[in-house]
Amino acid sequence: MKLANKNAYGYMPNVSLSLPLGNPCLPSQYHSLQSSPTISVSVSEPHTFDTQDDVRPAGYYSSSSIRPNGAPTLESPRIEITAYGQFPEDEVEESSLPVTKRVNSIVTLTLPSADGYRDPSCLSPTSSISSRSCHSDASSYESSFSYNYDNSPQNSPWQSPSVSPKGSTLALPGDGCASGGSPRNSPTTSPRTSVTDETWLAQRNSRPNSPCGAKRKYNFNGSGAPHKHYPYSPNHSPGLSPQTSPRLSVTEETWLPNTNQYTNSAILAAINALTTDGMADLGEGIPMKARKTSLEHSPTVSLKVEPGGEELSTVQLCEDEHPTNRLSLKKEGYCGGFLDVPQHPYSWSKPKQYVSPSLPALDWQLPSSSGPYSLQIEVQPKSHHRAHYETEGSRGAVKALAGGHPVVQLHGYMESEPLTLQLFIGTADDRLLRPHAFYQVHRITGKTVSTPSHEALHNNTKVLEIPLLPENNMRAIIDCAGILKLRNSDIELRKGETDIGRKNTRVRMVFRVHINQATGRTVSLQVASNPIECSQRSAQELPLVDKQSLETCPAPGGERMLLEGHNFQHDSKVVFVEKAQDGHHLWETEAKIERDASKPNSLLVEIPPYRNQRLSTPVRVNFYVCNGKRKRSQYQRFTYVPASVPTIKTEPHDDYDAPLLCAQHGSTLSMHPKSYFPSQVMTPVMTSDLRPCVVGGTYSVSQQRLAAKPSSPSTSPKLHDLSPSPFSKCLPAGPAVPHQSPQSPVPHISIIQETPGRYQPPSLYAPSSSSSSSQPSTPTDGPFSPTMTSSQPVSDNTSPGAQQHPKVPERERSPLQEDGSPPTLAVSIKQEPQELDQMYLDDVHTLPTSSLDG
DNA sequence: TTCCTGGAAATACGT
DNA sequence: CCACGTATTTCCAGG
Repeated sequence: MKLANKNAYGYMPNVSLSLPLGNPCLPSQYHSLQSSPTISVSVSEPHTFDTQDDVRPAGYYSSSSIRPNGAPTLESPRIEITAYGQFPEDEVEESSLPVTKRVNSIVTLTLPSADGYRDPSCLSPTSSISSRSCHSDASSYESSFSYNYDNSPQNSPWQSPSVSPKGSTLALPGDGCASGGSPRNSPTTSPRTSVTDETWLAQRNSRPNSPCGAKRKYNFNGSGAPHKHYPYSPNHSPGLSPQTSPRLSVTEETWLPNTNQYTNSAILAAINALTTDGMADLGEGIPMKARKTSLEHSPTVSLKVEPGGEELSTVQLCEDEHPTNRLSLKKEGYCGGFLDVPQHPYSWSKPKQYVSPSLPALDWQLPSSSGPYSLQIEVQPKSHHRAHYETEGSRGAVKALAGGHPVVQLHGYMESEPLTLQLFIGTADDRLLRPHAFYQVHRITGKTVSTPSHEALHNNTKVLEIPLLPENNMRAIIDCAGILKLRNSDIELRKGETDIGRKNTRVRMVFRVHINQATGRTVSLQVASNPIECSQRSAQELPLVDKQSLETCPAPGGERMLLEGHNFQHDSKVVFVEKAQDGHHLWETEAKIERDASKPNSLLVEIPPYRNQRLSTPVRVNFYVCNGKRKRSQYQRFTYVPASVPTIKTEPHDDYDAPLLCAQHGSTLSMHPKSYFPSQVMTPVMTSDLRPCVVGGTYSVSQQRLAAKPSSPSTSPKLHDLSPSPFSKCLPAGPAVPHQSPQSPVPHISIIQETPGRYQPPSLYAPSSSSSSSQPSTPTDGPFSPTMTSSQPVSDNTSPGAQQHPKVPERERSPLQEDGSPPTLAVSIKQEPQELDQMYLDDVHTLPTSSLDG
């Protein structure tokens, strides 16, 4: 099937397609589309996107020239894909929207080399909405979903969705989706058994014991990934064969094909590719393997590009062709593997409602607030949630710390139309926020679930869509989201996947909302939760700090800090460390713990004196709780300030800086240690604070920009606002002030991510590249737009260009900065060093760069 | 009966 | 190649 389909789609290469888009509801369309996709692609000049006002919309993403991806807008000849029939709105919005959206209406790509595109193989894989190909039905669904999202402009579709959200939406889609991915989906109880097994089995062993024999090395650095992928992998051509993993194979791929993923990512990738890699990649990117795989898959999965997906497909195609693209793409698309499961084909119809337009790729960083809007996590999820495997039954929905469930609310939205809140599982490492390759959101249904939801796939990433209703104050209780763990071996085998699953057990719930504005622009906001530890073992053994009563202290120390968290033991140690930008340890000391006052959930520690009592500027350090050799909490931030000087927290703009930077810059950065956990509260503050502080710092760029951009033209203001205010606050107040709650979200994100960047040295990234590529692209952890950000560090660090592409660092930055004057602020977002880093480092050591080790 | 869990045995993986 | 320690996955059993 698939193959055939592909062939059919093969045209893709040609690029010219005319799509009947138009409908938000893709479902039906899809089919139709597939059969007769019509996408017209024209080669046009750059302006295409721009032309529209929408372009500006890109707002978040970009400043004018830069794209969301970070990739600069293409100037050179582009290939534009215009979907006809789509919603005008969409287009507009899209234009405004990041690339992805555009995709819907129009996609312009620069062609590095025509060839690249052309590769059918490439195309198919990615685009392939293969699902169809495979399962015409099921796949169609998924694909449709994806398409819907991607393609259809959110706006129109969604809103309507609101109406139906509950009922219909869930019903079909949900099941399908969920099931698809997970066993459930499959009719058969056990997911695997179903399609996957067969496929894989045939292909592989169901479980490859260890997929690659050689395994990977954990280090994200790239350690493992590379090997795995082998030839093809190099490129990561994610897109190619998401299928890589046997299991995933059909279903996934099919899904994968989701145009969506591709679209966004693809586009980005394409852009990137174009800009940077271009041809070369293509050649390589497409690597033999990839193709082969793709082929393989294709057969099964089929890459086809669906009509509906076409845009996407096109994009995808590009990606495929371009190695670089792939990289970026891979995550999304490829990931798909998990994605899963095609659901019932037919159910789609329902899904339609939800249709989401093409939105910014999931690995794009978006701000949490823009203009009047602010997306906030009112109630954070618990720091631990044991994810379930496909072989297991659901382990329930993620819960809140105090019982109940996480709550997300959109503030500042006065319209009467309901919106759709998107939820996906993102990474929680230092790098930019991106969909987590080893975890997928899992839709929970049942009598205990009060919130309707619907599953959709975006670039291989399951996205749970939840209605945000005005009658509920645009507030949603997230009691319908569980977390599915994918086997490391399956994911690591993916062609494009560079990340390793081992010890990569921390995730974040990422929420997004897309608000259509009268102007036609769509404002996309994103907020990430505090990190959630998903492994049984880690949850039982690793200490975890949820809150800390102090974030700063004068150099002499002596003050007491109460840590609240989990798995604290009587012999737990609290170690303060200071690392140089390069990760080398500059200082390390164990703090005194008041055992009598310590409990399993709390530790009372005495802040140790800083090594240098003559501080002229605040110095950021980290501390962690240690239960033993490999049982350490994530790094928590702490800032030592000059005796009389109030500390200002800022994020380390770049991760790099950390203390040093701070000092250097003068700004201090205090980090907010808690950031992670406390996230909500803290973050906001932090961020704001940070930014101000940061301003001078490098960081600023990323976030700020992001913020600014992201907010996008229209919204951007807010962002800016934020930044500014922060400053003021920061400076004056000193500590963080939580104010700007709305904004805070962003901060959150940033905060969380903080570590990553810096900790991971570039080298690291590189290794991780694949992942990174995928991730990396994400340039920004941050909330913001793709723009970038932080990425600098990241990008730089990261290795491979692939990822970087998306980032589009330079331009963006500049633009960003430009955009928001404030941007200069640099709010950088730090990524936290999440434990992962540490863990890896520790474990791995190997990583040369391990920043930590230093 | 299905869904949730908590536990823990099997496996894998790395050294 | 084996032993060991740790991490990941699969199973089991109870509510």
